[in-house]
Amino acid sequence: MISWVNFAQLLSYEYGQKILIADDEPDILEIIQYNLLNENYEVATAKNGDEAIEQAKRFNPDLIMLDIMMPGKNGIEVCNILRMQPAFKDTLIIFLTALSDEGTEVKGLESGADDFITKPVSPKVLLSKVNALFRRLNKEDTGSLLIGDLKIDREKFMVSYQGQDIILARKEFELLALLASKPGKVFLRNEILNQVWGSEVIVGDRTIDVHIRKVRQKLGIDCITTVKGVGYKFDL
Amino acid sequence: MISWVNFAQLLSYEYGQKILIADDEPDILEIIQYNLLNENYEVATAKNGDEAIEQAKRFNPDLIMLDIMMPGKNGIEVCNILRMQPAFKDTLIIFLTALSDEGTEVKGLESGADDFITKPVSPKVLLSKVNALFRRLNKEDTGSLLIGDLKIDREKFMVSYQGQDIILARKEFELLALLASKPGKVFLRNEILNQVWGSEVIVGDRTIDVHIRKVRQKLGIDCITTVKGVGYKFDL
DNA sequence: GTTTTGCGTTAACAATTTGATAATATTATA
DNA sequence: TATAATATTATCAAATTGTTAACGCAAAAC
Repeated sequence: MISWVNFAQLLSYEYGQKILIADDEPDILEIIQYNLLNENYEVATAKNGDEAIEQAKRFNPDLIMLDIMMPGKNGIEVCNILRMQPAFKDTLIIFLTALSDEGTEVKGLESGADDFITKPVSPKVLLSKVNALFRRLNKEDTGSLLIGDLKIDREKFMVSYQGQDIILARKEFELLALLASKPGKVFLRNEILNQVWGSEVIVGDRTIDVHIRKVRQKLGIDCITTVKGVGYKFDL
Repeated sequence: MISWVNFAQLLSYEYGQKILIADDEPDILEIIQYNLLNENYEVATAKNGDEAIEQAKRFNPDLIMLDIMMPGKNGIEVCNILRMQPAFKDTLIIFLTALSDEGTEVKGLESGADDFITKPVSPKVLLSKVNALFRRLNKEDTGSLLIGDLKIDREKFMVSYQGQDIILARKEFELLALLASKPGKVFLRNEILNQVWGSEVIVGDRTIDVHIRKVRQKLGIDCITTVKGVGYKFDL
């Protein structure tokens, strides 16, 4: 009988999520590993950047936790290298950072990280973040979104507002789908570029604006807000 | 843009957690409601699936308890419909089930439930589960600061006071977020410069004052105190 | 095989917002 | 009160975004 199993445990058990941790401090490595194993994740570890890259290729994890400061290649470098390879394009990456330094975080986001955890690591925060990321991952790509009168169907690639179908081009659709996936959340321009255009492609800054404009125009409703100097957010 | 959703969220933090119960048996509805009210939860009820969806949208609960077997739409269907909407992506959902039927439970978990309670309902079990779920939820809560009636959401890049949204420019927001991150602590002018402007940028001393002034003005409340010759601190 | 169509991108410029500073007034404190 | 520190205000330069039009390109239609 499966009753009283909590959702996160079932998910991690069912899907056998694999996590790679890279940190040069053995203590941290051990604490994190212990907590993740407890939640039925499969865990591999690495002591430096190069080892992390090797392990990533061999172990093919679903999520990678990278210490930013490591001997040899640092976390951001590792992230950049991995993101260049199609195999790790969709792999979740979390940075561990000692500082709550905003500059580092921005650099991290630019290199395509999905989240940050600041040291000292609280096991509870860690687990909740990991669980949240997996939950999001498992949900986002599938199914359809419904926000008020706006329907976004990721499978049929279609948008409708108050029953009226709206034809969006691919990039426009992905842009809208991304913003609408978390109403209210401000997506940085870099996040948008990474998610919609991919971390390898380099396009000018105006490109985003123009697509935003097209989406706004086609939707005909004011639901995308500009946060100047930061990014865009969706709010009906 | 004033967001209704955020207002509702703020309210829910202020007035305690909101719970929606959906069950077609009035007795059960009443028992559960009674127990939850006793623990200072805010409670709404629904007698069938469609009503549950309506109530969910209107009441915006933090937790929804769904009877699996209801006339019209059953609990699993309701759950699936709600989970499609980003607004309910993180809402806790508990199923009530009379059977300890394994198949049903798996289906429930697949549709994104967070837990199960088997009937007949034991008030003790019910409360402990509800409390546990909220404890977990509150720990997962990331980035959003709440100080009294003031809410600072780093992710949404938004500030609201008593439910009223306040538009801050980037530097203003970062300045406030920094000060509010440690209420009571006095931040030296140098600390502020390093955190908000970065250690490389050089700006005059008056610049800080001007930004402080703008924040004070926009907030409309006296929560930033000047410590002459030292710096500034936040205190509601 | 050619034409057409539509998408994604960029350039160029307009419009807007932001942030920094100077100049001046005000306040706190020795 | 004298003095240094901060508050206020207006102004301007810089940064950011909005808008339009045009171009290359690929897929679809002819």
